[in-house]
Amino acid sequence: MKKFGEKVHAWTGEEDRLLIEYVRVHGEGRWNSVARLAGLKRNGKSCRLRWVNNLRPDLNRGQITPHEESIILQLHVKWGNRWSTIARSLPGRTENEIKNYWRTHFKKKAKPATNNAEKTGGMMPRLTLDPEFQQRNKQQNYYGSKKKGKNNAEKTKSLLLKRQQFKQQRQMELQQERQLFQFDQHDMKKIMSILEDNSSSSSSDGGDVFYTPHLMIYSSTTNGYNNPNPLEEQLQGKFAPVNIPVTTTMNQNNVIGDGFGNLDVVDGHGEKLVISGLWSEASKKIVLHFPERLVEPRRCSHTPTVLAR
DNA sequence: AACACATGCAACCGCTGTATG
DNA sequence: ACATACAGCGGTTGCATGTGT
Repeated sequence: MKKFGEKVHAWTGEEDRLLIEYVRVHGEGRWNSVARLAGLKRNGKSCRLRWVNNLRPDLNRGQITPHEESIILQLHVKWGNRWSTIARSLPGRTENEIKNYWRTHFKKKAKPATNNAEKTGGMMPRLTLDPEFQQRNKQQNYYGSKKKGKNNAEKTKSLLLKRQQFKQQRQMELQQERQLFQFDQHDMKKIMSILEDNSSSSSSDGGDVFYTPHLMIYSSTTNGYNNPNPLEEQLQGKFAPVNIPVTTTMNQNNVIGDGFGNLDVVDGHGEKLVISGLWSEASKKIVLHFPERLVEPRRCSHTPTVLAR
């Protein structure tokens, strides 16, 4: 068994050949058998990954086109880090490819406003375990719970218990955070007045100024997350629809591809708030995204809590 | 030329959901 | 109902390569 952090082994031409040949004859699936029967010293997961990401005949190995890029951007706004879902809309592209592309090209530019968002890739953080918990868990998987003599039921029970304790602790922390960051309507008004100032000052220069007919607020509720984002609620309740000028903050310097970028808003205390947005040329609207923090472990079956600042 | 740092990407990891016995 | 195996997913790591000094 390979230990965590151990050197990565690149696939050789011969291994690729064996895998391709096996899949050609027997088809995809049953990857553990593939590994065994094809005479590969790899596990099933590794074989599947190699096939899916590199050997599949229908792969498109060319560069991501601007059109594909804009699809990725739009779908990422819609789906967040659901790379496989996004990949399904781009024939020949793999989730790994899209994930890497996003991280390489947009992650930094999408500059999330919170540390958590940074860790999860920006726009729509994936539900994830706390890194500390992951680390502890990781170590335990390698050196602890896989010891002989402890049956699966016991392992599962202790893991669940640990998770529960961890979750409770985390929830308390988040409640405190929520109180700290609860969005202040006063701040919101300040932001809007800053935006309005931008509008009046920049409209005079007649430069590359976009005016949007409507402010379309990206709603996390459309993405399967039921809890409304408090900031979003306030915006919708108080300010939308509104003409929102996207001026110097949404120009060539920080707009990517078809118009993805960040609105950097500085409040009266000098604190910067970053609002990400995607300009849609077709609808002449900006889809705004507000930084969120998702606190539940990923792939939970219930609705995660969504926080905003 | 030599080094340090940044970037891109393949391969790995742990985790979850589903199928099967 | 439960245990196990497998498939698939998103996040992370480490190496190769590119770029700047």
